[in-house]
Amino acid sequence: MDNKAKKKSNQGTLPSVPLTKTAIVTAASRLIDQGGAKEFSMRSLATAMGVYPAALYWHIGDRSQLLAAVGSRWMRGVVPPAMPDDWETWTRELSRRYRAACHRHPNIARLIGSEILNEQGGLAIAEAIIAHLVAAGVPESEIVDSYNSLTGSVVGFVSLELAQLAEKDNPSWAANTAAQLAGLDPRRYPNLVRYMDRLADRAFSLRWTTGADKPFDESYEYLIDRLIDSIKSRVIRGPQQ
Amino acid sequence: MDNKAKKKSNQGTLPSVPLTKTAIVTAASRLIDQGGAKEFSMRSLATAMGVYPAALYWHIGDRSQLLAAVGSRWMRGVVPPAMPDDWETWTRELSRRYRAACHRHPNIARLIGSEILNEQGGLAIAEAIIAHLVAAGVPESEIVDSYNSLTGSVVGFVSLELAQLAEKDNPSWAANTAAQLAGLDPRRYPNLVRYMDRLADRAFSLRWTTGADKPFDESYEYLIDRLIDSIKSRVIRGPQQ
DNA sequence: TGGTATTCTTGTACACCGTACAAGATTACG
DNA sequence: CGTAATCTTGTACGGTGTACAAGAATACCA
Repeated sequence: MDNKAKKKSNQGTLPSVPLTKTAIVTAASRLIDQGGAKEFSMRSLATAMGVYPAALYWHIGDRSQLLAAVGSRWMRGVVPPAMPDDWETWTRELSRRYRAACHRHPNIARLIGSEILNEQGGLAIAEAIIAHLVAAGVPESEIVDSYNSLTGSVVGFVSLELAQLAEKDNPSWAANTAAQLAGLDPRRYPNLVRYMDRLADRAFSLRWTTGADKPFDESYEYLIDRLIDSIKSRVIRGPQQ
Repeated sequence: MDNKAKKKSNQGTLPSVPLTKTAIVTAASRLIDQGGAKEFSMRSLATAMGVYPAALYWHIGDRSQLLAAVGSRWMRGVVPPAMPDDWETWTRELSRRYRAACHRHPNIARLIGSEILNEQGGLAIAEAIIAHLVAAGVPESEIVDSYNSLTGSVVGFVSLELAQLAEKDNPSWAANTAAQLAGLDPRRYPNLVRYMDRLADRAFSLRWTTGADKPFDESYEYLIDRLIDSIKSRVIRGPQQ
């Protein structure tokens, strides 16, 4: 009714945006970027593009297919390093690039691991990771496990880092959490109390800010270091059991 | 209308289930266990309990609070080992228990890291983890990073392992994915092709079955081993830079 | 014991959502 | 120029979360 007027004024002319599949994905990405995947809806996207919702369905199918397309486009932004470096620096660089892409678009990255997964671009990256593992000397029997460990912990860590904290909309929740952590009983939580200045809002389960606002840079580097360190030394020393 | 008859037959008697907060959480947990958090709705829960939806709101508040309560109850099922073992075996055992709890209720565990987080029970576990890290000799400056690395990669790995694959309802999707992986071009994906018998349906981005049905047992153990190995050797040798 | 206050439930309503579908408008093409 | 393919419009259906007034059941106190 109210927006029919706007539509009618466009009657006979091209829609405000040509409405191709890529245009829809672009608009959807921007909407998700701004408001998160929760606020995002087919209808809000349609009105944002000045179009009826059913028009979108003709181009991209249903909502899940649209989200898959958004995730796929985002995933293409993660390009594995091309330089023929050694395994260690290559892996480190890929991990950094993946996390950087996630932090560039946290609301889109949040879809990974929950709604979308297994995207097309994943194949090329998987090939590259395994190629480097093999080249590094990881034995055949450990390729699957080392690949899963690396990808699983890296992707999982970043997902968790960027996860939406409960009741983020409630502004008093942050203050309450902070106050609760500041007033912990030293009898029950001696170590938490002791290291609270280091831990508060800087550790999982002990924070009230999302990783998008307070990134876990050092912890991420530490994790990558540990994994690379252990896999490397295992290659040198051998499985030793 | 149709179910009003059922209600009216209960008129003057106690409702079929006493409808307390814990009863609601129990029923909700069972519903999510069976059908996943996506199918779950306030209304389906209400009809399952033979009650009007608004009755639930009076007891537990809105949907997100209910999910938080479900997650909180589930989290209480993760009990850290009480035995005074050394850091290594204690950490290994806690990791196993956490993952076992997730596999016991995959649909509930899927909420962790996305919707709910930061639950009450997390404090006691965090205290225990840090206590053991300190006791193991991890230097003060690395406590936060090692804690975040351990918890982040463990929780993240399991989340990813149990993540809902795209289009799980579409039965032909699994066959398509399998066929696509079986027919990869050896020029573009030499290593994937070479190790495909090990990788297919057993590695992230290369599978068509959820971890709930095909668990990543060995890879998880491998990941824990690598983290413990590297942190341990770092404690022994010192930070060495 | 009777009445008032609290506790809980009902019934209804609102605004939103995803999406199916027929009917039109527009465009491309022979 | 007319037919066919391409796209868009309207509209409708069933579902969702949740607010809210009205009512029923219960507890408690005179």
